[in-house]
Amino acid sequence: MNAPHPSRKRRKEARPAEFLAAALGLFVEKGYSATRLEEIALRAGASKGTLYLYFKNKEALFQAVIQEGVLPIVAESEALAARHEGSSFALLEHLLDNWWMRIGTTDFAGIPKLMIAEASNFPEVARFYYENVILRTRALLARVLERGFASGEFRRMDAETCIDLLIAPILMLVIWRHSLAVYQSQPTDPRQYLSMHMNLLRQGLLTPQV
Amino acid sequence: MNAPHPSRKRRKEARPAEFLAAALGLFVEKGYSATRLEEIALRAGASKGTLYLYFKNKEALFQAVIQEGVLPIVAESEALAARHEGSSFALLEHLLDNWWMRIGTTDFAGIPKLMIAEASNFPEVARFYYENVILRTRALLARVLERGFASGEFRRMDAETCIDLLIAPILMLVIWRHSLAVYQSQPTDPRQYLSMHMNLLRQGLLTPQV
Amino acid sequence: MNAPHPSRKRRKEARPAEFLAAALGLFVEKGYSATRLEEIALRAGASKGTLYLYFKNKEALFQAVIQEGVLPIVAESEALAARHEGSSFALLEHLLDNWWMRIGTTDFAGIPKLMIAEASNFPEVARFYYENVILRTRALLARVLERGFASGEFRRMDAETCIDLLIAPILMLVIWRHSLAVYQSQPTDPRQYLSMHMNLLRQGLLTPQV
Amino acid sequence: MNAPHPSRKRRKEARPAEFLAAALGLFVEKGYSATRLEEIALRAGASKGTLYLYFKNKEALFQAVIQEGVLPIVAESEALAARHEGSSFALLEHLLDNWWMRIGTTDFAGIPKLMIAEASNFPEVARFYYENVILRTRALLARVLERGFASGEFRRMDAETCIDLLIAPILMLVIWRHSLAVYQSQPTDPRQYLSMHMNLLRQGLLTPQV
DNA sequence: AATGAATGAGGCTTCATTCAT
DNA sequence: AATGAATGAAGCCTCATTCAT
Repeated sequence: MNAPHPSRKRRKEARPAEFLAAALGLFVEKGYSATRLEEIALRAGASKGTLYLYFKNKEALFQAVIQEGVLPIVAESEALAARHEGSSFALLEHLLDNWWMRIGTTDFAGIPKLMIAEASNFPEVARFYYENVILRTRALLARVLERGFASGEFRRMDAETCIDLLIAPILMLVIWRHSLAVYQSQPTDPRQYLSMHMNLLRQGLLTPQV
Repeated sequence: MNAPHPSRKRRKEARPAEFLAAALGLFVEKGYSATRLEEIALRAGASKGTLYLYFKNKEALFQAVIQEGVLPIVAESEALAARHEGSSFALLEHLLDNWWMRIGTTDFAGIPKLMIAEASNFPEVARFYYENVILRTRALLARVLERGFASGEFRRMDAETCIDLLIAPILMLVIWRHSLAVYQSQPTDPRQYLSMHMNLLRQGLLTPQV
Repeated sequence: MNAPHPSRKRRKEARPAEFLAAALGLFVEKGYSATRLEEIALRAGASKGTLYLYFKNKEALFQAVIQEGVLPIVAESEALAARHEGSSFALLEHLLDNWWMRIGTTDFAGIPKLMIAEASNFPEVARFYYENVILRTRALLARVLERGFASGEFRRMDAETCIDLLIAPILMLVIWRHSLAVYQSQPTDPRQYLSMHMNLLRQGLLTPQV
Repeated sequence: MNAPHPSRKRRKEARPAEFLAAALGLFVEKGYSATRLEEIALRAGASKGTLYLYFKNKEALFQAVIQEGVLPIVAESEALAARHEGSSFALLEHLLDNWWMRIGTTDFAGIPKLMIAEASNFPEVARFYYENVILRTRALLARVLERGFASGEFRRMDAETCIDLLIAPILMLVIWRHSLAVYQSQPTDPRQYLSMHMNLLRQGLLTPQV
């Protein structure tokens, strides 16, 4: 717990990130309103006052939590898709694998729950999230689907709805894991869950090969 | 605005429900912490103090919101399943249709979002919800799946995970509609969404008829 | 507890007295501020609203509690003193006996504690009490002492201070019994206490007979 | 009014005592319930919120007022008695003198009234007071009386009742001074009062020297 | 840069008082 | 006359924010 803190220099530069990590964890766990700034500071190993050296106020901290937490998400997937060779469905699987490793198992996986809970209290942030994460992700997936439709790999269907149904179980997984999962006696195995999700999709998406 | 008061007696009986409806709406919209009791009272057409004639405090109100909001949900589905005749898949479709009509389009559809957001702040209520809604719903669905497995209508697969994936898109729909949906320029059509969900499931679930 | 209430007529006339008795008991026990009107009404077997038919507000009720509770006190002692024949000391003993029987063992014995606790919050009532109870009682005792001084029964001393010291242990007894007495393992016997008080006084007051 | 702030550090150390003094004064004057925390803070030269940095809530403040106010009282008398040489009655007089100087003329003299008024609302605190002040004081006085009985200085009588009557006028004095004394046109002289109290006691207590 | 003591606005809650029945 | 549902002022307490050190 009380590791002898690293060199002061590194500490200083790492401060904002420490606050953001602490805030993300607590916002996700208890919600924005119910999280006290003092608790965040404590978890970040600093004092309440210090927080104000880096963030104007609680709302700005929230905004930073979302914006910083969201930065790593989409760009990587886009890059991955750009250099992909192979079937469209394999790309979908690849994207999901990568997302699970890079996001799904980290604290960032709490962001969807947080954003859903607070959207109506922070419309600006919600719009930012919608445009920079949701829309871009959907655009990416739309391109993959179009490619599959064009090549005949996928049977034609409504792309937007298809994207909805591709994403929903994935989001639901991380939301669940940050809320009611604790009450489950036999916790869901995310690997198996995601794998069956892709299998079902495959059945529904791929053009039957007679 | 100021509807002419009904008789005091009749008002008194209706009061708890009025508060519950107002509280449900606001809790779902803004979260528990961010909702002020005065706002709830105002929306219920009463004053702050009146609320305390019916509910011990804010937490008790929250608990009642969940418990009352949850009562109508499961029992009806169970009854519907009990008197169903026909294929297992048709039963799944029937259950979903019914749920959408009776819950999905009402304010109660906000409860999943609310419960997810507040689970860690109200563990008692969360456990109640888990046991009385989630577990019972899953048990119901498990029976339907087992029936399908047994009759050969469904190909065998892991029932629990299958239930996860049956439910996830449905929950995600109502969560979405109570959070980021406002930022969508072209709102999802829930009918089409649910219909495609069932189609995908059908592909994945039904035993192929050669 | 729930005795079948007496005839409606008697009840109606007795109502104010019932409220006064209930209020006296609760004010003495918990203090004026900490006593809720609803509690008083409950103990009086009526409802909150009814109280306002008889008393303008809480303060008026308090005032009435004191004024009514005080009425029976002094006049009787004055009458008793007026018709007394015998030694002055015997009169003091007689007054004390009578007071103990008529006041000391009743709920009215709580009034000194109540008045002491609330004097600064109700200066008007305190002044009334001071003038109508304290001053009149002291005047009565002063006359008795003067008679004893004049006859040579008592050795001369400062009458006012003597009255203070005559009264103090008596007041302290009733105050004690309404506050910390519950914590005593072996409760004081008031008879013995008052008797020793008079004995000590006798030693100090009576002119030594050589 | 606005004294120039002493250094923050020094202020912090003095704060609890400042709040305790302010609270003692107001609790004694108006009673616990009728005293508003803001008033206490104001009198202590701080704001409402600051109070909560030092005391958990109003009840904890009350408890501290009593416990801190009581600390200086008994130990000193016990020490004084331990090193006394001379007659037992002289010790009683010495104890009273000392108590009057050290307690009777300070704000702590309001504690008996406060404790009497609030005993039933704070049974824990009342028990603490009973055991740590009343019982210890009585034990001390019991030892003095026993010594006097043994040496033949005092005529034998019931010690417990004798202690009651030794204490009662002293308590009554401080209670009176914190309640109805303001209405007296000619205020009691406490010196004369206490002196006559001891004189009466002497008459009653000392074995007559033939 | 960092701290944490101090503040006070604002929310929850109580309860004296009112008033329709 | 009696009730008790309803009100809202006022008090306790929390916590985001400030600021002297």
